[in-house]
Amino acid sequence: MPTERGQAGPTISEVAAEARVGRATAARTLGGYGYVSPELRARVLAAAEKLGYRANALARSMSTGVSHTLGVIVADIGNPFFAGLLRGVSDTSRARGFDVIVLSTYENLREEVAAANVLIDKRVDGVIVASAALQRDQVAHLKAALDRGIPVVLVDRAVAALDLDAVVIDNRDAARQAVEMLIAAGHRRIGFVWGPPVGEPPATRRELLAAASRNLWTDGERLRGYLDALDDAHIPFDPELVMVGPKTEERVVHEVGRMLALPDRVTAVFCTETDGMTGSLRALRAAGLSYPHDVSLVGFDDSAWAAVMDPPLTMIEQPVHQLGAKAAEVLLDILAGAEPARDMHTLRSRLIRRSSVAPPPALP
Amino acid sequence: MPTERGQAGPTISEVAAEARVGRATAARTLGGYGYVSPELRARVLAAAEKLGYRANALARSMSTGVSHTLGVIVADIGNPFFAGLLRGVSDTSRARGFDVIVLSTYENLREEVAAANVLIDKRVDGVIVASAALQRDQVAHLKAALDRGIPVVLVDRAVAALDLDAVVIDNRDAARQAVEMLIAAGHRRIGFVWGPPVGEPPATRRELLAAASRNLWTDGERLRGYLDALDDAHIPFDPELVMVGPKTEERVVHEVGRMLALPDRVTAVFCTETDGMTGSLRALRAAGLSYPHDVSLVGFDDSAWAAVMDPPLTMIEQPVHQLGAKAAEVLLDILAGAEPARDMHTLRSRLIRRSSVAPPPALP
DNA sequence: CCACCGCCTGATACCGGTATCAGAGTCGTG
DNA sequence: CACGACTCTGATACCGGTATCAGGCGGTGG
Repeated sequence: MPTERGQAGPTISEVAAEARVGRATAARTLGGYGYVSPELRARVLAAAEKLGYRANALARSMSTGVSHTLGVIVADIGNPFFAGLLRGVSDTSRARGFDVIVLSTYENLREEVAAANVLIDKRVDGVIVASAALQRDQVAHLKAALDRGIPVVLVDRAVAALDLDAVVIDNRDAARQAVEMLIAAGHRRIGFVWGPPVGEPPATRRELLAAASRNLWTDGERLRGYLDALDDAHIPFDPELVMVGPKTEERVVHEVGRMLALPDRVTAVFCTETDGMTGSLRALRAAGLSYPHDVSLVGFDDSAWAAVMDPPLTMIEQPVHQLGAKAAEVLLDILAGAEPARDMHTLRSRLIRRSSVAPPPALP
Repeated sequence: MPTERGQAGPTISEVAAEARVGRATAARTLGGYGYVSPELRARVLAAAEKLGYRANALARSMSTGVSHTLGVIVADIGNPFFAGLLRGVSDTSRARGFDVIVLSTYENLREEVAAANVLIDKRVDGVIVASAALQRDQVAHLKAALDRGIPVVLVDRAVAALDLDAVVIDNRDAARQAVEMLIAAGHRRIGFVWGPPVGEPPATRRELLAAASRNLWTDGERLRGYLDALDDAHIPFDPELVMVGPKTEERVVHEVGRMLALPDRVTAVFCTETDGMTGSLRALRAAGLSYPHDVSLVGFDDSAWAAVMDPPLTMIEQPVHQLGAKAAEVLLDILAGAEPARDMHTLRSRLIRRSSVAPPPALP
């Protein structure tokens, strides 16, 4: 007769009873440890099969202290960048027998703290986080995990205040290359979309950098790369050419529109996110301008769309899947006993040259 | 002095000891149940604060039997459609105090079964699944969850063999509307990208439908919608105009190229996925043709890119976030005690008319 | 023939919570 | 003054696994 509990599946005790053996013997066979004679083993296996036994992972974690689960904290699952990264994490985790819990923070530090607590409470074995934290006083939630013996690996974004393994790309260098290409084509008025989300446009370069380092790490790095390229070419920095304010596509349309309406208007735009690119494209259309003839364009995060645009867009491709896979690998290795290297693992991005960059038009 | 265990955070017993009260009293205060005098409560709270106590969610789940966790099974987290859907699920779950575990199957039924087992083992309270299962003999893994008292809600894809709540859009109707629009513009040679992934192109309409119903539910529905529109307009079905084979962008380029090279070539293409659209665009360019002049285009799954293409693309927008949010809502309501309605919850999709549809060119 | 040894099994403590319940302590009342 | 009622606390069983360990049983050697 089948189990009489109806709900919630049979337990090891019920399997043991069905097989007429002790609980410990059933546990040994089903758990795959200790010794059990072939005869009893067969009886237990048959009973388990018959009752449809599945081990309770919660109970197992309780007594072993490991959950075979990784926690991942990202800004937004809905963003294709993080979606791809997550796929990398989950592919390699699954392959090594680990499940994944994903939490989104929407770039909100308060949410990130809550997420870290959820993962601590659920006793995940390790955490991968694309953190919005930068300053020393913003990392208590990650320290809390570390203190409890939960290893943490950073991904996409380094956190200077924390000496941890981080898997990233060289954002600064990628941005510099892109802007250098624009400069090489003859551009001197190059817009930067998007900068830090501050209220007032920073008047000086120093103020801008300060604002940037109060915000997202990747954004700050990309801004530095933009500045590097300008400096190398002795092009003076113009605060009017960097977008500030909320990071929405609407805002981009407005800001790029403004840069396009300047007396000494922008002849190229560098976008650090895909929304920046679509917004710029809309602003261009609204101004009745076309690329690459009137304005050249380069952006971050390649996609199938960028390649089918007419003309196709020059883009920086990030190794999204690899970023996630490597982060998982580093974390899993630590869990397997490796000493944390506390290194910066820098993956290669790639500038894909297509047809959205041309020399600037002869302006009146 | 702080806890001496170093690892793994303090337990309720340690907090109780620190506060010099019984374990049960500490548990009552921290768990927020039963009665505790204000004085002891304050002592316990202070001790917990001091030691940095966090409840072990695993232990709690063990004894209460609920985990406050939902499991979600989707085809691919990397796909923007599912990423958006997941965001919907996770937003409403979090708001109601539930965490989410996500598993990807890559349309592989074997992976789907493994995913269901993981969720059962982890004792999730409920499951949301975009299932690749269709036939009666493919749903054992979902039945297993149901048998254990874990409610299941289907999303994006209905499963006829299972009488469950399902949150979907009317794929058939959406496809019909799109194709009707093409027909209204004068088209009679309309390509369908993509059809079922079979080896041999089905020679007859019956064979095609049979192949479709052996595969993904959404694909079958969209194909039926295409056929509906053709029938209504008395346009004969031509098997040469439906793509079969593996669902990759490469394959689309090849197949659409073929349809474009036909003596009586295609003058419009209807795409059921975003990869179908980007692939078609590449095929068009390769053939030296442009839209909407030479070929009209309509596709599924709107995105920011579709709006900034030149000309902008006419697209069917799915309420991705809402799909996920509604599925979570239905599931959470069942968990809160509501009787499962076992209904089909059909959400509205929207045909966004932009500029990729025009009358067919006068062909020689 | 008994002692000893190794093989195998089942009893049991434990993980960290929840939930029940007995009983200590306080107070009011007959 | 004693007793019942009520308030509050802590002991304890339990959830479903893991892991340790005592002891039963059969075989071998003295």
